[in-house]
Amino acid sequence: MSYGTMSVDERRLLPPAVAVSTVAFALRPPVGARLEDAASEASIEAGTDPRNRGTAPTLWLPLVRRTRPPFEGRWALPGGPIPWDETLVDTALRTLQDAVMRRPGYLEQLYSFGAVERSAEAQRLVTIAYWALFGERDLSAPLRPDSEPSATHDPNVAWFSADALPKLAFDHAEIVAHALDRLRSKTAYSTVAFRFLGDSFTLAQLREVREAILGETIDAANFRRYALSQGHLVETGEKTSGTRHRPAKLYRFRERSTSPHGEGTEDADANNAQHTVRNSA
Amino acid sequence: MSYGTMSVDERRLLPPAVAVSTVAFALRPPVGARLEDAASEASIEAGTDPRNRGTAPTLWLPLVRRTRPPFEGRWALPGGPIPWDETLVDTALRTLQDAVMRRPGYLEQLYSFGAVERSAEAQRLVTIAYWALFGERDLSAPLRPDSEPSATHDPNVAWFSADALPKLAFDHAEIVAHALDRLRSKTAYSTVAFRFLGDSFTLAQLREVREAILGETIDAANFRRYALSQGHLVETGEKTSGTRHRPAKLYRFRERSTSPHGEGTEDADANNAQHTVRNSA
DNA sequence: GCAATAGTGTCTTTAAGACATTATGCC
DNA sequence: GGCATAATGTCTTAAAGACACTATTGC
Repeated sequence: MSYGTMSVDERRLLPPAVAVSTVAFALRPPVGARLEDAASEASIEAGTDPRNRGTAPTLWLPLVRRTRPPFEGRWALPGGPIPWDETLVDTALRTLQDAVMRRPGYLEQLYSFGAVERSAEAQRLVTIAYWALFGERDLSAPLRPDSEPSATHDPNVAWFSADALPKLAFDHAEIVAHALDRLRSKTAYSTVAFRFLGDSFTLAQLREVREAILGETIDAANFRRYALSQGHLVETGEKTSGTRHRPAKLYRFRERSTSPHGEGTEDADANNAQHTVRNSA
Repeated sequence: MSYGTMSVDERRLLPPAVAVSTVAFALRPPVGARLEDAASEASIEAGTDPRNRGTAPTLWLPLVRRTRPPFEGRWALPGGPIPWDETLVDTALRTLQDAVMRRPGYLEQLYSFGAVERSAEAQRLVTIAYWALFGERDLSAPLRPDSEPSATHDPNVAWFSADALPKLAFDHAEIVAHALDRLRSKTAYSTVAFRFLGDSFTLAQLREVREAILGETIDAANFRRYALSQGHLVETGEKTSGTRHRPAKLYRFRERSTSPHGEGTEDADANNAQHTVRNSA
């Protein structure tokens, strides 16, 4: 029996198909991106928004509108089927990049979802979910810069605040919730927070990232003591200026090579195949 | 083109198939199970072994010998393809149960593996790995008790010490390493260790479980203080006897309903779809 | 000087490691 | 009584929260 000529009922009985979906976080949408507000269903455009300078209070993520059944018209996570010759990670990267024209700075597998009722109409779908992170430097320039930068948006790709998501296709709402949990728990023991920021940053910015992710305020003095003790920060020697208060030192992130003395605290799941994604450009 | 009449080359170009594999740990092999030693390739039988009383110093896990290509003859993790109408968890449980005739007390998704070179010969295979845990009470009686309990072993199923595994099929060695990591890191913040033990146990037994998993000794006094402070232990009122030293109090495990006062420390990934598996019998 | 944030110092609480001391059942 | 382990207590150190205080810029 041929794949193409099957009826819907026959499709249901096939072995499950596999696809990859990715929850990609950023502290702000990229300049020029299409924004959507789930409540009003109105779309605006990023760029002149004052939130783009400084740290946004919420996390943003890109979604893709489905153009065919099942769940036609609904918003869904970027993703797609796995070609026979492509790594899971590569499929995640490629589909995400096709949607938002940018490469994330970080990518990590999240969880696999495969409940039988995922898609009642069609062939059963097992989804391997990834989560990704766009840092400040990843958001700057689109990979394929349009000659008219603000005009030709794909109307089926938009950025949403994680606080106000629309009704999602499949069980993608569950996947997003899972990704948020993972992001929150990872900030406790890993260095993901750094990846949201640019090459240099102040301690206040780093603290604000943590506050945005955790959703609670942190004592600035204690945070400073903790952050500096971790050994990941190097002073650049420069300071901020133009503020109407005391200027702050700028720091750079450095992967700690070996701990000064003693065992050193390993990443709680260092073997979980995390990926730092770098542009080849 | 029909599924059944494809050549090997044609199979390679198909969308990946999905399967489930499970790493199942126990502190000792079940009585009557077939044991294998990877080094000597000799198989013995569990039962009279003194290790079966008291806590074993290493972890054990069941493997299944493959009876067809690819990797024919190699040992592999219990598992199999996912039927269209079965949950991922259920597939993991069913295939594990078919292999070892017992239900694990705990099951949790581990990670999904899908490198392109996983199986060079046949259709590409994406494996969703689970890890499971057999507690003392799960090891006692086989689900389908043979009339001749020690005779009819499936020769293609055996238990191995995690320290001395044979060469495994596919990338299953990597999966086992992953599962060991997860088990170790989970004992730090969750209550998995309890699940290796029976209904009641002494603090020394609980400590020995942690020592076996972590591979290092723990100060008995400090461990006692910590364990009791977690609020998961209830005295049964009974004591051990027959030892030639001071008898120890017996404790029972209790899921902490709410913390006595304050927020309470959540499980670091409470939403990771863990499963407590109980027999319906 | 004032506003506002950067950065420092100190006190307290809590958790954990090291280790000495007492308790108890069995021989 | 002596052995072996259970159970308790004490001292020390490290980390983290609370919070007062000082420093430095722009206005």
